[in-house]
Amino acid sequence: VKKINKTRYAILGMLFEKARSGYEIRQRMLGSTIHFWQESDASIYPMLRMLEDEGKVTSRDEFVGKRAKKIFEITKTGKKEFISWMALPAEADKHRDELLLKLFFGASTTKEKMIKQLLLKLERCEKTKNQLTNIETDTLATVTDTHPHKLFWQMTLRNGIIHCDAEIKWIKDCIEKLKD
Amino acid sequence: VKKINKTRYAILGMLFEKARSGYEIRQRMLGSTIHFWQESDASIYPMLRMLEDEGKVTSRDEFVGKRAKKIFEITKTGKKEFISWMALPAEADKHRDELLLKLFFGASTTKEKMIKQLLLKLERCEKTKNQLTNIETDTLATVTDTHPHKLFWQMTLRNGIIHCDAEIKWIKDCIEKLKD
DNA sequence: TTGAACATGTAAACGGTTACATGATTTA
DNA sequence: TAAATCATGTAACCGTTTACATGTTCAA
Repeated sequence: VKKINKTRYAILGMLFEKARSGYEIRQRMLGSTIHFWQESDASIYPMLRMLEDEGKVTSRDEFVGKRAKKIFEITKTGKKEFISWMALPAEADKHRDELLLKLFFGASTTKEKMIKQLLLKLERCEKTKNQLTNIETDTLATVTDTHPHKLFWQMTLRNGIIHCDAEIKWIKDCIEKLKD
Repeated sequence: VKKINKTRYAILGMLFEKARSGYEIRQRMLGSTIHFWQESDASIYPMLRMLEDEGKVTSRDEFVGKRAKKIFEITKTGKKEFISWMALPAEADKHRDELLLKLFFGASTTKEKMIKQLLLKLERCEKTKNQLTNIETDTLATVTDTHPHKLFWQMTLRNGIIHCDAEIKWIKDCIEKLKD
């Protein structure tokens, strides 16, 4: 079973929304899919070139003053490929969590050190939750309810928030159990 | 900032618990850390050899009948390296979730197709939750409460279960929202 | 006797990140 | 005038997975 490259679909999806430059794709990801998907420059630019070679996207230069932007637009075949991918069952993600690995081996060190690790994670979770909540109340609120994307954007945001909540509660519970 | 190889610490941690063969390390991971950490054969065996070359582990052959097993034991320097890693702040994991990516782009396809995706994920979550619950009630119940590892094993299991619960609830909520 | 589980490894391919390289424009 | 941001790309490296390769032992 050959593993399929998902970077291409993340990019095609972003271009399905609207025509964008590589830079804009990255910015958009940072401001919307950051908690479940992100791509680096070194993935985006070569993939855009590859997609263009395959005829899945076309590009044109746009100028803002002297500064050039290469705007990419998805083609008919690009849309077709994207839509077929959308219908494919999503692969289960086997993610790695270093905190849980350390906690699993927690007996090999002191409880104080484990509490420190948990507190660091707690801080991060609360920060992430705030970010997501801000996107929900600021960015998402400006989108009209009839906008077809809105419902879906809200659902992915909610997903991030509920997992943060669950994690925060779990961390506090763990810390209490370690303090006895 | 050079990325550090975590496979070595996952293995050292397993050997810190007790001396094991490569195969046993893998089996142990499948039965305990599967929901947050896993390694393939092609990572484990070469890493064991590397650790042996570095003097972090030693090996001896053990025979069960004619079948040989290569049992690895962690050394003093191996323990030292592991302990210092344990004290290092755990890196934040940027994981990817293909379902969320598809859902984010949900407006480009039909609601029915998105519901199908969600139902598949629901099935998987419930299966995972059952697995974890079984480990908790079967395997973990046989460990005495005074066992230093028990508390930590329980906490990592709980983490898996609460995230499954949150995800299941979220999926059902999403499906309802898509059915109108 | 056949298939599952036990047991250990290697080679090649792939995906992704880090670091490097360059230059324009805007803001403090 | 210096720093931050906009903007696009390449090269090298590393970690991980897939596929391959081999052989034993036990249970149905």
